[in-house]
Amino acid sequence: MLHSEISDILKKFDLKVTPVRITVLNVLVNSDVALSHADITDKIGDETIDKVTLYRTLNTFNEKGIIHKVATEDRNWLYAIMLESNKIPVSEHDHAHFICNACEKIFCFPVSEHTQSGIASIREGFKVIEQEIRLHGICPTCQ
Amino acid sequence: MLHSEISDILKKFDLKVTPVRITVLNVLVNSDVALSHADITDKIGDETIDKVTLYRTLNTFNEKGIIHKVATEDRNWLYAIMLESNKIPVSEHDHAHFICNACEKIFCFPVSEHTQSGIASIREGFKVIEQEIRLHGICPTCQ
DNA sequence: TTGTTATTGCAACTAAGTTGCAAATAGAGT
DNA sequence: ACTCTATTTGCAACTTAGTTGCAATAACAA
Repeated sequence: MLHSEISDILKKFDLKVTPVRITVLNVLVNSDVALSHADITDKIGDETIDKVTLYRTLNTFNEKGIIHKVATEDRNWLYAIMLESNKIPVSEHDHAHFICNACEKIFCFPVSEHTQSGIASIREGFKVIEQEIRLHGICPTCQ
Repeated sequence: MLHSEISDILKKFDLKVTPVRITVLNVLVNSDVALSHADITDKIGDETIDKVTLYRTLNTFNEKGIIHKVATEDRNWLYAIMLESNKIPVSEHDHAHFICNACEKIFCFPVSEHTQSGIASIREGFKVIEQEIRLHGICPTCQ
């Protein structure tokens, strides 16, 4: 993805275009799996962004709906961008996370309305507003 | 639930019957929602169990399959017992967690085979072994 | 009752993430 | 291009959940 396209995403979400944001968003856009704070720090490498700034940047992206946060089994946050096929981020409330038992990568994708309605009726008296489905297993690469 | 019944659960899972385990298991058995380490400490009150011992007790229960751990959105662990109608714990791999947006309590219950199969076929190439469904909404008490 | 092994409690530690604040900078207006 | 102001960044210190190591204690089998 071009530098100017990254900038466009930031502008689209009313965020100032800064080197830190460009760098971080670029890492997220070029990953098909959810990344931790440490993963992102590693991928950035030499450019070294302050850890607090990185946390704040990721939270800003999350609040704006550019990315979303997933809590892992071992209590870390993972961050992943939600892109449509046209590479524009979409905020997505109902989605599934697939966690690979082998490589521990987390993949995410939207869930069909059909599947949702089946789950939503799970219990009387519980009003479901939003949901997340976590699937544990083996991803195509690790099979 | 009787003291002797709590002991029976521990014996059933090859665990020595100790005062700490009786106390902790009793709290978990008498709660219909998942509890945090802090919740359990509060409920125990005067008996004051060391925090490390409580963590270790909960992890032991989890490893034995008496209870299961849920990671919350705010990065805390919650612990909940899985009981069948006859009040004997069952290890349960596929279950749903309902998180109330108002009182923030977490409820858990098993999911039917029917609903599972619908989700499992979500993507080609991903082999699903285990799953968890998280539902966010309003519980009956808070409506 | 004794002995062995698992359990408990304490103190110190680790690691993820947050807060407060001063310095730097994006971008709007001129 | 220059200036101004609000936002963003970086640093140091802090918070909090959970862990490690180790010595004291207790369960339960013989």
